[in-house]
Amino acid sequence: MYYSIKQVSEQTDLKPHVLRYYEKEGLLPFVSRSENGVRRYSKDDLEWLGLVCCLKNTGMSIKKIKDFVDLCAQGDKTLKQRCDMLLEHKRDVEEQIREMYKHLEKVTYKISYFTEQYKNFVESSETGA
Amino acid sequence: MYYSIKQVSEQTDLKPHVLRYYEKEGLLPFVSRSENGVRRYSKDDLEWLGLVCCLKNTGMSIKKIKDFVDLCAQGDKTLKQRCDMLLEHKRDVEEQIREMYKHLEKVTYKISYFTEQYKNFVESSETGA
DNA sequence: ATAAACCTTAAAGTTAACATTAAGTCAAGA
DNA sequence: TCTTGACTTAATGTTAACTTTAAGGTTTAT
Repeated sequence: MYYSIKQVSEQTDLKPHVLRYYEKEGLLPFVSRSENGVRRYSKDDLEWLGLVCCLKNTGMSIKKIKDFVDLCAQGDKTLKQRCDMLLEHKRDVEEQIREMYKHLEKVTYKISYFTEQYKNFVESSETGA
Repeated sequence: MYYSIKQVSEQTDLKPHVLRYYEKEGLLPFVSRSENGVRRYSKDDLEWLGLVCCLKNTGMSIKKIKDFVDLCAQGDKTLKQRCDMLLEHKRDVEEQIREMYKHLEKVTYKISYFTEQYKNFVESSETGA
């Protein structure tokens, strides 16, 4: 069973031209075509696309995803390298989350500061009125 | 006491040309100049820059930060609006973090999958040798 | 006093990740 | 049959957030 580019588009929230773009950039090297040159996506292609999206959603660049894909194409001898790459990426993401929390604290602090100011403003306009 | 653009650059990890860029985009409307037109940053300017960086670090766009700055320039009557804006931004950031966690889980899952594959590969090359 | 190190503006260049447009092929329904 | 809609490629456009370059003025150390 195959899926058209439109069907895949609907399942993944990636528009057709984005799917073509990813393919052109080497992120989806195995998508087959009908006799008329129309793309048809297999279950395996969707699985693969899932991995690509997973990496992209966590902020990996397209270039780096391409590097990963190229490693896959080289077969089992790159399995360790791929594991290492994913583990490093995971550490990156965890670090991103920690940074986010740190920055979020500052936002929270700023909010309390502005809220205080607003409270004073409302009070003063009440007594002034 | 004033700081030169270089000094501010060193304190904030923003390069001089970025500080000029931010000013040009309206993010730093109050920086004064010496008689020769050289920028000099006051404590207040640094405080202000701190807020700008805080918003930028949590992913607010320069355009949106500019909107916030413009509200500030309109005085106390926009205080509530500014509080609301920051609160909404905070919710955005929290949502970002939640999404990150969700995506991180998938990465973790993929890692276990690849690690398993690698384990099998090592085993099979051991028995094969 | 002259060279190095700083500052200024304006304008053009860069990068990633798409998005849009143009020009065309192909299949299904009224 | 004809038109509508989905597909194709290739090329060009867009956006954000810088980054670099060019061309020049000023300050400071030797």
